[in-house]
Amino acid sequence: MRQANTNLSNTTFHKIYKTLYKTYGPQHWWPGETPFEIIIGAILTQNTNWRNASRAITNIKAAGLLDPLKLLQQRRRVPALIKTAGFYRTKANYLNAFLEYYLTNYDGNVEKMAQKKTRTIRDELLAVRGIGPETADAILLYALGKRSFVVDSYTRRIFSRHGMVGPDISYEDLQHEIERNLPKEIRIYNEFHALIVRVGKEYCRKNEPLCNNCPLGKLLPRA
DNA sequence: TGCCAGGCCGGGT
DNA sequence: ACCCGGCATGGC
Repeated sequence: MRQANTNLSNTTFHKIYKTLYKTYGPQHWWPGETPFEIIIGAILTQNTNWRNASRAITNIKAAGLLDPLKLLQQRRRVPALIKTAGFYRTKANYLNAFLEYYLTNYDGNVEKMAQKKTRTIRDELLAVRGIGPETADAILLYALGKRSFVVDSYTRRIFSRHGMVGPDISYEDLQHEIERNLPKEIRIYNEFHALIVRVGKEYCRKNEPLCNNCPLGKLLPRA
């Protein structure tokens, strides 16, 4: 038995989750209709406003290319289609890299991919050019239904401003710290990350000096 | 107008 | 093992 309260739904992390859930309610993430659409969105939204990424997906759909094989075959059209997502040449290459991996190893079949162990898939994804830890975890959690917590810039900012972790904590360390203090339920992992983004957009932007009205209470200036 | 957005890569130290 | 510049569009 490890420390008391570790998994007993009684930690600060879990209290924050409950506060956010009571404030905002369910967020219905990921905003995408199919696993493939979610994966594409996860790549397109890297360091980019979701709105801009979403437009790129709309363009891909309108072109009839929301399909792994079609998208790879028509890859020369992709940069123009995803221009609104920013970094569009880079992201077009990232999409190609994922598609080759996805088609080669799983025939573009998400069920087949989801059969493997979470850790195995995560390592494979991290080896794909353009997929880092956050994107890998977002794919695992929201497209494959695997229990892997998604850490993003808001997550680090919010928890460090609350003095719960250091501002320079590594991705994996923060992920473990959160997972260790949260009920091990996909539903909660799914909702918590979405809620963090929700509150972060409103109260915890990069140079936000103070967050007096944040539902989590007053935050310190600049973590 | 400048800063920010649901990161990641590659080269340098 | 870090550190940092580059990547790019659209909103406020």
